[in-house]
Amino acid sequence: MSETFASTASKAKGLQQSCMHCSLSNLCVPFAVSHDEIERLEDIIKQGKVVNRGEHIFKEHSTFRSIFAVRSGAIKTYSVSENGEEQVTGFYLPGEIIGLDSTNTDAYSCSAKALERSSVCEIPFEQVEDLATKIPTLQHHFFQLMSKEIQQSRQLTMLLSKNTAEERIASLIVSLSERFKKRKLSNIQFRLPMPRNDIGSYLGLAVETVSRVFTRFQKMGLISVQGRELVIENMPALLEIIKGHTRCIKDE
Amino acid sequence: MSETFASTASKAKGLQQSCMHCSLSNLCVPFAVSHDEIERLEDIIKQGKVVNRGEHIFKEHSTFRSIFAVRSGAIKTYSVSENGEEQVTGFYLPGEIIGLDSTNTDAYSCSAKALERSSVCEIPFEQVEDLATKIPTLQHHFFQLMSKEIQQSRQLTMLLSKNTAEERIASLIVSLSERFKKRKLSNIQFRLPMPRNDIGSYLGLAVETVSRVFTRFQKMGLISVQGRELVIENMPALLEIIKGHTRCIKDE
DNA sequence: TAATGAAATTGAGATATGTCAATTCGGAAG
DNA sequence: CTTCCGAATTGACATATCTCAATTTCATTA
Repeated sequence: MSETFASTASKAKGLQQSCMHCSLSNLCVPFAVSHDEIERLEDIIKQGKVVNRGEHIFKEHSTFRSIFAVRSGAIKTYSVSENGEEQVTGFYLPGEIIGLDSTNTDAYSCSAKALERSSVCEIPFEQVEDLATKIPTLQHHFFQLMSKEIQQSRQLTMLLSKNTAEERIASLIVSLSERFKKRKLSNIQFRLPMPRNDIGSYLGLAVETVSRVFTRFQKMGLISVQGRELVIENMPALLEIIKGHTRCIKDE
Repeated sequence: MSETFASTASKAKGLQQSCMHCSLSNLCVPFAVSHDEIERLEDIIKQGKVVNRGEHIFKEHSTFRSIFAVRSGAIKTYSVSENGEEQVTGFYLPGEIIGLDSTNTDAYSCSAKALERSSVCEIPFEQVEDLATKIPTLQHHFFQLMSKEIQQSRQLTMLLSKNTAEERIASLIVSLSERFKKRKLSNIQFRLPMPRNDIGSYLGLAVETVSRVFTRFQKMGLISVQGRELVIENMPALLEIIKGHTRCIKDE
């Protein structure tokens, strides 16, 4: 029951799974790190922890120790404002890393919750810093990851500050599509990992608006949606909608 | 003419100015770095370059090499979308660092332009990376800087996605106030370094809306504005407006 | 299979903000 | 000091999106 396909597969090499054999390693611990170095990384990474839908990986204000790499499933991050409103700040798919925004504090600056049954690798950040001074490519990699995160957040900001509901939603759909593609999944047919609610919160729209845009897109023949199943029927037209605008949400 | 007060002051110790004696060093190269280490930093930093109002520090898409610390004045960063619209992504005051979002690419992901006569210190990023592997506190510092940048960008995103024009503008005013205070300047009376135009672009509002909110705030007795001169007349009320909302834009 | 509650959709009406247009203000240059 | 041009303000109107409310659909549990 607590066995994922991933942890099952790893049984052959002991309880620890290998980043080296993880299909996502090129996304989360990429290229320029040598085998030898990956082994040292593996020493500090706690791999393949499973979280069920709705469970937290970490909570806002709790003590910050680790960042997490998503191995399977989907995670959302969010903050809660004083009035109790939840605000979604990001969606994370396999190969992506959560918690980089908290490394400058003693506490997590947002909460992370599983949108579906997921598995994550825990990476204690202090040990990353130690290791990074010894492995320059690792240091470089983390600078890159963080820089990318800044850029993506900037792009989201730009998307929210100038674009219409249609543009925002088209942008999210295309972003998801590209990210699925990168993971060797279909980029024209996939399941939305998050409820409309969260889409609205993330894009700064009311749920009703999200819903209306989805049906409008469907009537226009751009997509087909039934619940969370989505098929992109006319990618060029979708791209046309976001053309000239802040293109991508998280397109790495 | 190309002499700033700062570069004049530094003449005593040669052409190079000293980070050690810079009043901003605790902001841009802080605390935990020892004197010895600061000296090594100074070797790679080109200090006190002057840029006049309207001049660029770097342009979007040009080759990325350095990040920059603002020493005096004020800088804005912006991107230009396909349709030629300029979108402001940030305002930077003395002690703050520009370009961290570009360290994952070969090109700057935005442009940086001086809002007024400013002076900046150029920090070649490759050399920072080299040095950071040798000075763990420096590495740590840069991780912190970048993480903070992510967080601030997130907060801006949240501000734009849920808050009204009044809340956004109150937030910006308070943010500027706090940042001036940190630099030992008055936090209740200061000059806005940017035109209304840029405020609107940054906050995702039409110029007209910015203008209207300013006059509304003035009528409510929250502030006095004449052109760019601003006096905060009722700080508690301003704070009340942004209470319960994503508080701060860049409050380090 | 039925029952229950949450999520999603759809409609109607309200509103904050954008757009367009007309002044007014303010600082730079002569 | 006057002229001039861009910046800022103000007004009137248009509209995208929100809010509130009513169903409908879907998924989970009994």
